[in-house]
Amino acid sequence: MQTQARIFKALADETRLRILALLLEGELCVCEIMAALELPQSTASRHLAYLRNSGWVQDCRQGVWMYYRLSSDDHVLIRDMLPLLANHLTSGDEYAVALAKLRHFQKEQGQRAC
Amino acid sequence: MQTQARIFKALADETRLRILALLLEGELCVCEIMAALELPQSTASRHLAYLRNSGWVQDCRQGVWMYYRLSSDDHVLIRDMLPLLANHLTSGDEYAVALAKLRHFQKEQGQRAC
DNA sequence: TGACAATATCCGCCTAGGCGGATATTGTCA
DNA sequence: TGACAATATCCGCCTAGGCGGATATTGTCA
Repeated sequence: MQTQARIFKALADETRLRILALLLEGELCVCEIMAALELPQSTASRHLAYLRNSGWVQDCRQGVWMYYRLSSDDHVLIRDMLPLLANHLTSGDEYAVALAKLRHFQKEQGQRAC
Repeated sequence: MQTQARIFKALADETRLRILALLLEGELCVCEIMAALELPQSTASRHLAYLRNSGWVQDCRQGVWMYYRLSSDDHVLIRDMLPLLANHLTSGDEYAVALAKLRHFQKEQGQRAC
């Protein structure tokens, strides 16, 4: 039961919900998340570490960039939750705005990587 | 998004998960929850209040007893989560033990109500 | 190797909310 | 109304974890 509480605890913070919503789009590096959600670097990094420790997310270093993606293999509970999160976190204006900022950042950075 | 965080926050505690698992069985009064989960009265009452405030649970006074039941009408997110909780919280030994204690308490109290 | 960029971690500060015993509230019944 | 039972709330205490600036780490490239 504790594992389950830990998994749900990761959802008990609005910033982490916003990060998870973005990651439903696919793999993202820390700087993309910072840009999309307008978070200070330490805040983004800290929440991503929390999500990793609770099993929601996997990281993958790519040179100097750290990419994070949803990890559906670790826990059945997480796998079952993902479609539900997709349903409930990706409607709403705030999500649309974040996604727009993400796309804008990606376009802007296109030529110099990250 | 805040409402959603509040709903998930309610799941970020093992005791509340155990209470919700029990309530999947149906309406229960505070003393039944105390007995099944071996909780001090103030702890049971406090967590039930938290669950009510976050929309998971409705109460219904019946004389001196307070009955609590899952409320699936308030939020779509909660309605969608309930089957998932049913899948994930009701396996495991701890749940079986709690359920046995609940039944035992109910049988014992049968003749004097509550 | 030295400079730099991306990220992680440290730090001090602060708040939400956990605990359970003590007390207040509320309803019932003689 | 007074006694009692069930529940809610108060209280002091304590911990997890939030924040974001400052610093450490790590990898790359000239």
